[in-house]
Amino acid sequence: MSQDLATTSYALLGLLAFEGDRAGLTGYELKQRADSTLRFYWVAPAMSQVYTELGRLARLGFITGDDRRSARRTTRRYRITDSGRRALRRWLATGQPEFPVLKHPIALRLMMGHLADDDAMRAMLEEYERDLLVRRAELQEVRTSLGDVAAYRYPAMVADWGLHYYDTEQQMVRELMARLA
Amino acid sequence: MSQDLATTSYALLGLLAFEGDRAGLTGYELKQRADSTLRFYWVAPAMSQVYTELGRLARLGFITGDDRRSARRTTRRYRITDSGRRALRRWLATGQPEFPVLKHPIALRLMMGHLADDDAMRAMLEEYERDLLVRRAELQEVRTSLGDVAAYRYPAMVADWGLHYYDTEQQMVRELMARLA
DNA sequence: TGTAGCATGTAAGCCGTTACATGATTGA
DNA sequence: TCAATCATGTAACGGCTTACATGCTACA
Repeated sequence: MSQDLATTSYALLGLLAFEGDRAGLTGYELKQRADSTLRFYWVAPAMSQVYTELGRLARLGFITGDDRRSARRTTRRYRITDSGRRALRRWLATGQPEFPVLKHPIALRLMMGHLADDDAMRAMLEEYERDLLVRRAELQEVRTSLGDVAAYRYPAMVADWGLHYYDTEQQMVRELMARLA
Repeated sequence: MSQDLATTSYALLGLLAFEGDRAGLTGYELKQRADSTLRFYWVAPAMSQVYTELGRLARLGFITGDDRRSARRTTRRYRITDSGRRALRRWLATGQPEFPVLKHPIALRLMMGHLADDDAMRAMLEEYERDLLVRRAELQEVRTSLGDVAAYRYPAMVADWGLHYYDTEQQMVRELMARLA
């Protein structure tokens, strides 16, 4: 069963692939991983979608979920299967990736600056710069936690990529504010 | 009628706002504008969605469409109304913008590099660099066409922002390729 | 003892895409 | 005359979000 999945499915499957032979992740935990890493260069899917995707991936045999009963509660931990790992490899090898899509509300609004005033636009950019620094700090934490071990070589590269992006973005925001002053 | 519209609606309304008192745009033309400018920092909506949004905006009174009959064919040109301009100003002034979302399939795949090999990852980045240059050239054309006139001051800033982004992105891609070599 | 966080789902609905349908106009 | 481009829509459907629903567990 090959099946064409949406990219988000592969993204989540990819997160599970990093767990190796560990006990696996609950849907809740997977959502946390997505929030802390995936969100920087893909999306942070809603909780409900995480469960939907887990159901789909399990039906395809790409992951297995085993129930852990503890007195009164049952939680389910998912692990990637060999078939899932193959599917992920196939996806990586075939089909070339689309060009990135940037949804940039600040740039969009700046484009319409003639309907507002420079002060408002500058204030918007200032606010954006603050948010940018918060985001950067969060990503820096991720980067630090990855360290320099071989196992996390690729995620580390992606994190560095993101940090570089935030740095140059901040620099450009400053230039734009100067242009508005 | 205030109504909360999706950002894409405002984006298209914003494009119409640039037409000033000209004859207006057909849905087809609006789609072309979106493809050549909006796509760099928002999205390029499908043709069908452009018509859907046009219908919505017209129902709200934010735009008016007048029919041009020419022998056998009727085309409709839309112009922004005063009410539409007010709605756009209101949207710009209130409600602060969300943080940008980047959907970056190349970064996503690089994250899973341990499932492929460095050669494949490097090839992917090379391909991406080529695409990046094509995009950059397209945006440069837009930038050039905007010139340095006051009327296009803001779109010009946004275009410069985009060019800066593509430049730093290319630089980073080269660094990553070196790291993989 | 109460509240924040852990944990799992279903339902309704919006945004946006692809596929489908149709036809006019322009220029090689 | 034929193909590309202009031009306008509708239908089906997928992806994803928000809202709804439910209950456990740890800890202050």
